[in-house]
Amino acid sequence: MTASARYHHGHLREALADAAVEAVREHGPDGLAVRDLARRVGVSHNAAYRHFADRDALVDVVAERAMAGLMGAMERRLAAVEAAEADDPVDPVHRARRRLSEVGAGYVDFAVAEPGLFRLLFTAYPEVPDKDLGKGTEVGDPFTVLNLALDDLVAVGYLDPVVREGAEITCWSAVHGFAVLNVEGPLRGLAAADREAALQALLAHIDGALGTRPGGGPRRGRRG
Amino acid sequence: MTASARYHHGHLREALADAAVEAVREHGPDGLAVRDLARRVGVSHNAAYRHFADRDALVDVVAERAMAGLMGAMERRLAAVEAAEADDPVDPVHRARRRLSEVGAGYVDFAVAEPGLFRLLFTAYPEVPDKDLGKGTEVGDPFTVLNLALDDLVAVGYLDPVVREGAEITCWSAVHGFAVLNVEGPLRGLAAADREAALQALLAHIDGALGTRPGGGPRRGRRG
DNA sequence: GGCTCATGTGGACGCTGTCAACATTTAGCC
DNA sequence: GGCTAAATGTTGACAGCGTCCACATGAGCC
Repeated sequence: MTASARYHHGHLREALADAAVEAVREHGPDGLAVRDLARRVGVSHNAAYRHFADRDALVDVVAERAMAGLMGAMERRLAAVEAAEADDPVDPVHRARRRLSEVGAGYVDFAVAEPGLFRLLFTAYPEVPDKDLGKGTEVGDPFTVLNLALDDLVAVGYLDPVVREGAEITCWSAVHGFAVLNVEGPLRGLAAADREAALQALLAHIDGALGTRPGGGPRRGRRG
Repeated sequence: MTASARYHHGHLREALADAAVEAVREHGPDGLAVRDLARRVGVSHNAAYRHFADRDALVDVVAERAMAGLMGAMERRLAAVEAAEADDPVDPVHRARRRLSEVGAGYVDFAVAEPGLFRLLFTAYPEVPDKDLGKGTEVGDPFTVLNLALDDLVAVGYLDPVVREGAEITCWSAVHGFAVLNVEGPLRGLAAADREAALQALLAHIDGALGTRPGGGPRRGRRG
């Protein structure tokens, strides 16, 4: 290091990426300004353009980190239940239901903890192709995690295969909508306790929507 | 009109508002540039500042119109079923379930038809206070419409009062999340038919989540 | 007719992203 | 070790943005 303190920076690319993440965390997606990053890192404006094609390239890098953070939050939740279940095992159905809830809760965890990164992520999220997810992303795909949880619910017999159709979109929509409404929508400013209660209610509703009823076969009566 | 073709515009405020709406429709929230509006209307930059305190004030006006559009889309849906039911009446439960679905579908209708306005609306949406909604907004509040539909479901005996708790947030989250994912999220670019199918599945899931089961009393086993 | 106030204009400042030209430092090669 | 080429950082410029200020113009009122 210290090889020529000025001029050649050495780790400019990483430094810029770090600064970009910090800027977005502090001031949201619009807080990412190339010139400002250069200023923070102590380098001239335009230096960034030796490492990133344009602002969008910087956004992509931040989005990648945000995606990793989102995945981390979800996996942390899953790992926690896994650890808890090691002590006293529960029946597979309960376990599968629980895991789906935790996936959703982890998603919201991240959104609330890192609103800036979360918002940026969904202005730069890759389009999800018809079925083949999780192919490119090194870090894993939340959508894939969700699908696995749902498949599990089918496997243990809790979720009717007919109801399974489209359930991934329903679950994602519900949890994502909840996150968005709480982060940048009309539900922002909700007290933490109220938010938690509302989230638990939402997860219970989803659980109820997917659960097989003792009463009758798969109902899917959509309209008249 | 034509009173002094140049200089005094006469309807500058309305003209700017109209141009702002058009700009957002065409290029999204970021497409709203004060200077650009002035140019479009044929007036000098800065003229807008005689009628709007700042850019945000212009955003608020567009948000108001967007809200009206959203409400319109929902009410149009409701009016349509109302008309259809005039010919052959259905039982109250079916009717109430149908109305909830239409509310959600109208919401998505607007989001898909006017992505720019929809996106802007939810960066400037008023915070929803604990319970007393629909007080200020002249045009009505989507949240209130949703709550009425849910109360109706309780009244006709389809929705258990216990499950009713938090249902407004669950429904709003699900539909809003679906809209967001389709408008600016990873589900953008979904074919119209696929989107419609996914939406119907989502509405069916919600209907299933809220519906009373013949099997047992209100289950709300959330965890543990 | 003259005064006042609302409304529109022109110029400026600082911010942004991006391009082009220039400087310097590092690395490769003899 | 020294020369050259590529990588990296700097400076300057341009256009666009929001916003403030001073000024010009027009409309309405007395």
